[in-house]
Amino acid sequence: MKKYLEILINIPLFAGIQENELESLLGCLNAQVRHYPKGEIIMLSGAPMNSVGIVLEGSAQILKDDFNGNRNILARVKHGELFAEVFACIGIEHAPVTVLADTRAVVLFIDFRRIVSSCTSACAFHSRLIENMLRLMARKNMMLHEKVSCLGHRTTREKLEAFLLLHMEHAGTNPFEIPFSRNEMADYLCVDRSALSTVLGKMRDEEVIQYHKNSFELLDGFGVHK
Amino acid sequence: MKKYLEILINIPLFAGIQENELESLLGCLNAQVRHYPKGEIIMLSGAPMNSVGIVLEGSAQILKDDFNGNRNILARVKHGELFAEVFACIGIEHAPVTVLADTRAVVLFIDFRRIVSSCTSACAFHSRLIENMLRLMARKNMMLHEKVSCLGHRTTREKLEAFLLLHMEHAGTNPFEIPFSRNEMADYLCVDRSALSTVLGKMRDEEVIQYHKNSFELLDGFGVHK
DNA sequence: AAGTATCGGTTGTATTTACAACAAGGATGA
DNA sequence: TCATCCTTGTTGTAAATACAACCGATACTT
Repeated sequence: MKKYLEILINIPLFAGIQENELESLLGCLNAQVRHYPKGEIIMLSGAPMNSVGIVLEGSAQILKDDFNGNRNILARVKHGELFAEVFACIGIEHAPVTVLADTRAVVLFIDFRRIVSSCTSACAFHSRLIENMLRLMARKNMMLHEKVSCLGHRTTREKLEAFLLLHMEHAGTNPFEIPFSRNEMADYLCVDRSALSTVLGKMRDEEVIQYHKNSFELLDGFGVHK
Repeated sequence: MKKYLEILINIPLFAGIQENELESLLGCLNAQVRHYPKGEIIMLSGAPMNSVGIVLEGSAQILKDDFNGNRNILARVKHGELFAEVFACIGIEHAPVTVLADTRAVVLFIDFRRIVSSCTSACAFHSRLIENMLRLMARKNMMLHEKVSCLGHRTTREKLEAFLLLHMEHAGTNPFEIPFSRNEMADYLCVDRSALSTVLGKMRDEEVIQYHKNSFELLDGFGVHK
């Protein structure tokens, strides 16, 4: 366990907690480390679950099988990231997804009930832990909300407009940079990359935006249709 | 304040807390009730904020102004519902949205920091409060995730398939009912209602689904393309 | 019972997109 | 330097959608 402490103090869930505090906190949380060879099942869909998982080493896939039994990758969880925390918080008893070791992986499990109900020995760190957990969940929430606000438009152009506005707001300046390649942008907006390029070109021709590589500028008339 | 207790004990944030406990908890949270006439600003975009709002009576609109100053309704918060809780959890200092009284409204404000940091007098209820807050946030999270998993497909047909699968899972049976009219369904999926109808008809012709009013059944071959 | 509103389905057309294929430019590495 | 890969933009075509308009059925009101 000790060898993973320096990983743990750097993950957001334990932000603001010192290394020596963390050690006692982990004991108090009854944290357990498990090792998985590549391809092994970390969490099986339908099986009972009551823990939050933290990937310490390697990476894992979150999978869901659909109506026809087709395997579907929902997400990839990497070193330092959490999984199943939403289900644990809701109190879902049986895992709705399967988690598979993508590579050889080390995972830390924490009983969720021990996170929310404060303990007697380490309450000071504990309330910080809860605050972190709330913050993490709220961030995820906001990111999802932003994504919906982009995807919830009919045309690629409208999606793109929402996306650009969002990132201008994030940056706080008008010529601003976005941390996406065209490919990643298209993936995020769930549209075809070449169609995205076309729409971008059209908007530049109409002089409502200007861009070079990842730098964009919104001009007068942006967002005004017809 | 007393007159609102019976509203409060029924909202999810205070689930599992008794009326007499609630009274002391509210004091401990420094909860404040405020009244607003119709049309008045409850929270102003850009102004400092550090409270979670709970609508006790009436309803409110969450607004956001875009690049061109166009007002945009993000959501409507009704009696018993929370707002600004995500921003409060993240620790955002200035409100990114405006909240407007839709009708004459009564709102309870709770200082967010008092929610996360446990107090000395009412810790038993307090940990329940935090658990509720986490649960609420996680639920919202899951709902958003479900929405993204529907919207994140290119064609109306694929969106519809994801939507139907989701509701079959929720129901747990195969002929299942959905709690949406066609209009609401189209709104949720962010597609045109008539186009949705057309796609539904096409899928019925292909005998991959069967439906009557709000009752749907997925047949063999559902989700198999080409 | 007539009038009205709402809902769901249909159709036609213009618009938009997906998809595939290709080309130009830059970056990387042998 | 050459070859290769990756990224981005372009084009053409087929497919899908948005939008508007209309219709029939149902429910509700007066």
